[in-house]
Amino acid sequence: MLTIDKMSRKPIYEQLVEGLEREIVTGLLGPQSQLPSIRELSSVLGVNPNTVQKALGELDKLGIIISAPGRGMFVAEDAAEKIRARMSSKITEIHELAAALAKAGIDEETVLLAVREAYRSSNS
Amino acid sequence: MLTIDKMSRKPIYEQLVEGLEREIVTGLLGPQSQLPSIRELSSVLGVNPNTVQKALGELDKLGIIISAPGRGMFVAEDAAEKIRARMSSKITEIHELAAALAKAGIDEETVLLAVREAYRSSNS
DNA sequence: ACAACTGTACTATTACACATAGTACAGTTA
DNA sequence: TAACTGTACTATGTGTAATAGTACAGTTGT
Repeated sequence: MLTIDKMSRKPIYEQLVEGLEREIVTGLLGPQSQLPSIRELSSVLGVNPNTVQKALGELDKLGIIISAPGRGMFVAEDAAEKIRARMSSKITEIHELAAALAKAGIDEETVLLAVREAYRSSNS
Repeated sequence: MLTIDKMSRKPIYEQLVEGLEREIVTGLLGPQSQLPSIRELSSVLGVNPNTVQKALGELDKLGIIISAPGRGMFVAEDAAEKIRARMSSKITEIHELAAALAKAGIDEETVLLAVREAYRSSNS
């Protein structure tokens, strides 16, 4: 499920952060569950361990996962909440994109439709 | 009006492209109107001429502006249309962002509100 | 013809982010 | 003790962005 696109403009470590956030927020990775080790994620995804470490280190700094040196990394109790809080920045992004489209004379309904469609397909 | 943020993650030349697109699509720069020269834009914005050239070269490739070597750069007749067509990629971006928010359990109405708000402020 | 503009096309250099490779060390567990 | 775990380094390669500087050809107005 967690896939990495090495050709993307988005850095691999960032894809990892967002991918893991998604697995957590969708409940695929529940609270307190243990993540695969850095070395295992590295070999499974074909990504350098340092890159994985960077991504997990970021999630750790955010308090989304808890690192227990020697034991492993675990999903924090309130991880999903913290991720949802972080999502507000994405709403800001949407706001800015919509503002640009508005100034460009794009029909408001066209944009609203894109949002509704996104929610429609996520329900199926 | 066209401002450059050198601290942004977005490359300067890209900011230039989007900024000029915006001035054109809002009618601030009408069809056939002449753009400031590369050297003038460079000195006014405090950006290297090569960076300006890269941005204008891109707009030229897109057919949004027409370069007349020795004379200057001019806004193409159908520039606004072409820019609007390019905007469809931004709708895709919104769609992807909204899909991520949907999976994260963010209320659909919250996202729709962000879009409506963007259109509301652009009208005032 | 001349000067002063215009866009264009290079080379070279610097800076930075990303990703990789490899090594080492300390904590945990069976 | 052995095999894991996370962590912390150094070093290297690569690509992109931005800058600096130079040169050349086309256009315009005097």
